[in-house]
Amino acid sequence: MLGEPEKRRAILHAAVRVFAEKGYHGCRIADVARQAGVAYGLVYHYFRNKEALLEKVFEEQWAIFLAAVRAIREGPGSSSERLAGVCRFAVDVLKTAPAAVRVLLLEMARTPNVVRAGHTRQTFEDALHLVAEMIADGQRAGEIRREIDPVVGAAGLLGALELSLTAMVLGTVPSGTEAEVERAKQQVVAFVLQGLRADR
Amino acid sequence: MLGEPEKRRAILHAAVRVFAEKGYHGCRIADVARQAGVAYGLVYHYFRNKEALLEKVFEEQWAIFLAAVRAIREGPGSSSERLAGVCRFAVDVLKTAPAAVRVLLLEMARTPNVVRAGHTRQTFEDALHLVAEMIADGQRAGEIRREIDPVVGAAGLLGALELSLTAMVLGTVPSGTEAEVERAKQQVVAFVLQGLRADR
Amino acid sequence: MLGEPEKRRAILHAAVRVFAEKGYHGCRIADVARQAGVAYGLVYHYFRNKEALLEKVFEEQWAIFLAAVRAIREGPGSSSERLAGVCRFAVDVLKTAPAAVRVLLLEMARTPNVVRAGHTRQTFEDALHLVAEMIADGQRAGEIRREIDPVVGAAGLLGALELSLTAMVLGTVPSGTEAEVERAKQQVVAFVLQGLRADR
Amino acid sequence: MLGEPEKRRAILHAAVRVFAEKGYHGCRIADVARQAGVAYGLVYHYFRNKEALLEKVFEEQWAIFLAAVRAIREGPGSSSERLAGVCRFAVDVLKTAPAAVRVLLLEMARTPNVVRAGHTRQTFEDALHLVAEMIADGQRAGEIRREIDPVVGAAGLLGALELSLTAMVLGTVPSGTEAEVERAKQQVVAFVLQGLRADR
DNA sequence: GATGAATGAGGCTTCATTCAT
DNA sequence: CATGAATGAAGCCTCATTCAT
Repeated sequence: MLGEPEKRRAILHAAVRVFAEKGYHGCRIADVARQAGVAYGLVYHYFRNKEALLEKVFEEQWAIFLAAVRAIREGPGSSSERLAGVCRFAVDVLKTAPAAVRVLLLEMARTPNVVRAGHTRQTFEDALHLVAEMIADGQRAGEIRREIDPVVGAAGLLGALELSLTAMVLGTVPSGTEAEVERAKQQVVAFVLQGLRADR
Repeated sequence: MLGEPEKRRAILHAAVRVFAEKGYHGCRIADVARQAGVAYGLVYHYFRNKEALLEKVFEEQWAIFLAAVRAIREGPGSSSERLAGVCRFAVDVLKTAPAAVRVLLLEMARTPNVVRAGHTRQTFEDALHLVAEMIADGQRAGEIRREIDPVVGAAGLLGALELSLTAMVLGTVPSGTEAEVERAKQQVVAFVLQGLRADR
Repeated sequence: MLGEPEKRRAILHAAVRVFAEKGYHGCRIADVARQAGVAYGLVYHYFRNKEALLEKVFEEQWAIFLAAVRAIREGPGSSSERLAGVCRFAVDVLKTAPAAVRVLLLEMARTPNVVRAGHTRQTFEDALHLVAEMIADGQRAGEIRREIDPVVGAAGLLGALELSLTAMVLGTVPSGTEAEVERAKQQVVAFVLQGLRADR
Repeated sequence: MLGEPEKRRAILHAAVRVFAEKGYHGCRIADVARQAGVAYGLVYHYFRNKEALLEKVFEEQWAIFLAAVRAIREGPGSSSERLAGVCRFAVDVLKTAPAAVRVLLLEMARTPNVVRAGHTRQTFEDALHLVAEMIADGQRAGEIRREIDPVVGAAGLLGALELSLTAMVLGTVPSGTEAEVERAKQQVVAFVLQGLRADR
């Protein structure tokens, strides 16, 4: 990645913004090129086609997310604190780079089947298993209930996170102020860690 | 809907299958018509355009899902049993009518702002608020923790459900046999109701 | 072919003219559509793509030529008279339908490799073997020298014919007047036949 | 041409191979450059554009062919022996440098009027007239039948030669072994000469 | 001389939509 | 109601050519 052409990077940045804005199918390569400030043809100099560009965008954004999750996993705190950290981080990213999150959330499931079977799907499963590992860590430490299958737990955590973020993106759950964001984080963490039921 | 032309119905059925298979953007009106066994001019006889067809598909599928959820809400059992019932029902539908679930999951609220501010989004929010009501019911009954915002809780529940179903569709979580499906249901219910944390 | 849509035919006719005028690579589908007086998209309603259209043009033109050659073969006269008839016919066609001949001569060899290996090549070999059969007929009748391999003889005949026609198309060999055409026919026949004829 | 840059030569060599392989329109400048092992900007350093490159390729290949034909014309033997020599030489070249022959055969004079009224066509007519001269020589010497128009005769000879070579390239006429090649030569010569020869 | 990034017009192809029958 | 031929705008992609280094 060192010495990566600056314009290639500009195209990827632009693609994130444009995909987020209009969706994969709603935008044209011309939009990406214009947004990036480069000539139309240059997009095809760096990427095989529109699909490959989307693929690359996914790859990079997920890589960033996964790297952060891995860092949290290696970091300090109990297992449940670390899992909470993942949720908090995700919400923070939503406020920092909403476009990136939108692409990840909105376009992930919408790419053609072929792609889904390819790299993107692999990346998705990587994320799932990484979180599953964190859950298994917690089970070994006795912090996480042993009856939960780590993979189902990971799907539950990420799914709850995703739809909560979507609700925030759509405005159904308020997230305008600092305080609202903080409250949303706590809610999600509470849901994931403790569930809905009151009694126990 | 009484006396609804048989071919109109055939087109809607076909649309569910085709959208599920290839996605909204990945299929052509011709695909729907072929699958339905009608001429494709006929699609335009019954539906204003492609978008309207998708809307109608959503509307019908959601109506079915919402009706079931409402029935569960009105039915017997404690609040947490009823919320569990929603989860169980969703997993059952996945096995009965996977195509319908795929369409709902993949094409749902996940379309960029501009395009679909319309009916679909409204329908999505209906579902969210219906579940939120169930949670509020539980809070009033003292069964559900009061700190949880019902809307965030609903988003968490549906999100966890959705990604778990997706994992089942993709095969990451096994759901081939009757027993596997039953186990998956229990896992999801446990996650949603009790969360991940062991100690309390 | 009965009940063949009139516009499909118009497109094929137009394609012959346009390919002849500008060559396969030099013309656009838009040119064909305009020449045919139909909408752009209709070309794609009837033909898979540009290549398939060319393929079809070849097929039809060759079919006409081959049918005529077969008729000549079945008709009266000695073998050498029939072979002469093929040459005369070809020159006549050049004057009647120069566009068709131009396409056959100029584009035959210029299509992408893939096609060449396909139907077009088959058609070419059909023509070669049909003429070879006529030569073999003549050998059995003692009219054509037995040392000549029929296939090489056919290649020689058709090649001589083709380049002579090309020379006429290009104007290097005059073919403006009735008399010039007649003289050219005699020349070609003389060249071809006296090379094949056994007696001397 | 002395001191001609080595890379310029590499580009020309590569162009012959690539044009032969995929045809003029079927290849990109990048293909030529890659085949030549140079950067593709360099092609534009040495040649004005793609068309000019093709022209140059023709010019060189024809120059070689024409030089050989001229040498044969100046050489020993009767007129018919010399014409036979031209045929034999052409077949030999096919085996030695099939790519060059393919380019000459496939891309030669066969381009629509407008595009290439230029050098290439002139070169083609040069060849035609050169062979026509050899025929006229033979007529003056009484070896070749006087009724044949030398230009038509030349077109016949070259056409017969071309299509026979094409048939060999395609494998319709066998030319794998030394003996098959020799037999093919004899056949072509017999076809061509006995059509031209006065005596019988 | 040599490189390859950058440009952008051109053209094929798709497909939602309309319309005559 | 039903059909499918007809339309044409939209957009992806290619690739010859230029240009800064």
